[in-house]
Amino acid sequence: MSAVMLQTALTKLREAGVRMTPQRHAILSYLLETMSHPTVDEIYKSLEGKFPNMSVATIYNNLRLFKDVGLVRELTYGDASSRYDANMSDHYHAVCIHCGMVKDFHYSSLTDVEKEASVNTGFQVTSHRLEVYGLCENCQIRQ
Amino acid sequence: MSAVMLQTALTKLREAGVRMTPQRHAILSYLLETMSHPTVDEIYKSLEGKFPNMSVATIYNNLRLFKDVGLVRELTYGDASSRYDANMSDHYHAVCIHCGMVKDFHYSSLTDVEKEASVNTGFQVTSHRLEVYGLCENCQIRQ
DNA sequence: CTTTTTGCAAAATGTTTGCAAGCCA
DNA sequence: TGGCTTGCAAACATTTTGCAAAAAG
Repeated sequence: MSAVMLQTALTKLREAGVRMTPQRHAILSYLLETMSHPTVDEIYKSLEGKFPNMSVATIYNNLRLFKDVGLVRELTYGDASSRYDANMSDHYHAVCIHCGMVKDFHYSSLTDVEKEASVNTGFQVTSHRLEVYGLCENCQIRQ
Repeated sequence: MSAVMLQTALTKLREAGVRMTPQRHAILSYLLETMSHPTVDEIYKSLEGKFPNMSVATIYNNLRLFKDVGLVRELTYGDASSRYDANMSDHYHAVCIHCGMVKDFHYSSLTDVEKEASVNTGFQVTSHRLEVYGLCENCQIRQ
C-alpha cells in the first residue's frame, strides 16, 4: 500500500484524538504495507527486530483501537488466530484450507442477500460475510 | 427433528463402526432435537441432569467424531464458542450480533461465487461460507 | 477379552486484564 | 503535568491431551 494511505490513516487517528507512539506507528505501517492479512504473531515477529521488548498486549491493544476507529477489519476463523486486514474497500476472502493464507477477490452480485435473509428470518440485517475455501496455488502444487 | 433422522444417524454411525454409548446417544439426540445450534456449554448444561459426571471432553470428543462422520457441522465465530448444527441440508445462517442466536435461511443464487472466486484467485475452491449479521427479532425489541 | 470411551485434571492456545513505570502532547 | 500507553505477568475462556478406570461389542 502507498505512503498516501498511511498519511490518511495517521490523519484519521489524529482527528480521533489518538496519540502516536513508535509501536503504534510501526504496527499501522506494517498493516498497510503488507497485503498478507497478518496474524498478531506475524506482526509480533516482524517487529521484534525494531522493538525487542514489545509485548503482544500492545499489538492487541492497537489492533482493537484501529478496529474501533475503522482502519482495519478483524478476520476470524474458528480454530486459528485472527487475521487483520487494513484494506477497507469492498472485497471478499479466499482462505486456503491447507496453509491458512488469505487472498482477496471481488464479487458483485450479492446485492439482495441481506434483503432476502431479512425477509426469511425477521432479522434486521446490517452486514454479511462471504468466503470461499480451497487450496491456494502454492498448496495445490505441494500437497 | 424427527425420530427418523436419529435412526438414520445411528445407522450411519454403526456402519462407520462407531460404538454407541449412553452419552454419545444423548448428545446426538439433543443435537437432532434442537434447532438452536447449541454450544458445547449448552449441551453440557442440558445433559448434566441425566449425566451428572459427564465431562466437556466427552462432548468435544463426540462432536469431533460426528463431524468426521459427516453428521454435524461446526459453526465458528471469532470470539465466542463454536456452535454445532446437525442440519446438514443446504442452508445459510443469520447471526444475531447482540445475543449470538443463529437462525437458518435459504438463498439460491450463489451458484457461481465459487467459480468466480477461483478464476480471481487461482484457488481450487471447494466450499464457501455465507452469513448475514444483524439483530434477531427478540433483540430488536429489547435493545 | 480387546478396544474404545469416559471422566478427571492438567496443558495448550489465543486473547484480555491489572498495574507500575514510562511516554506523549 | 496528567492522562494515555507500554510491558510484563497473571488471568481467562475454550479446546485438547494424557491416562487410569469403566464400558462396549
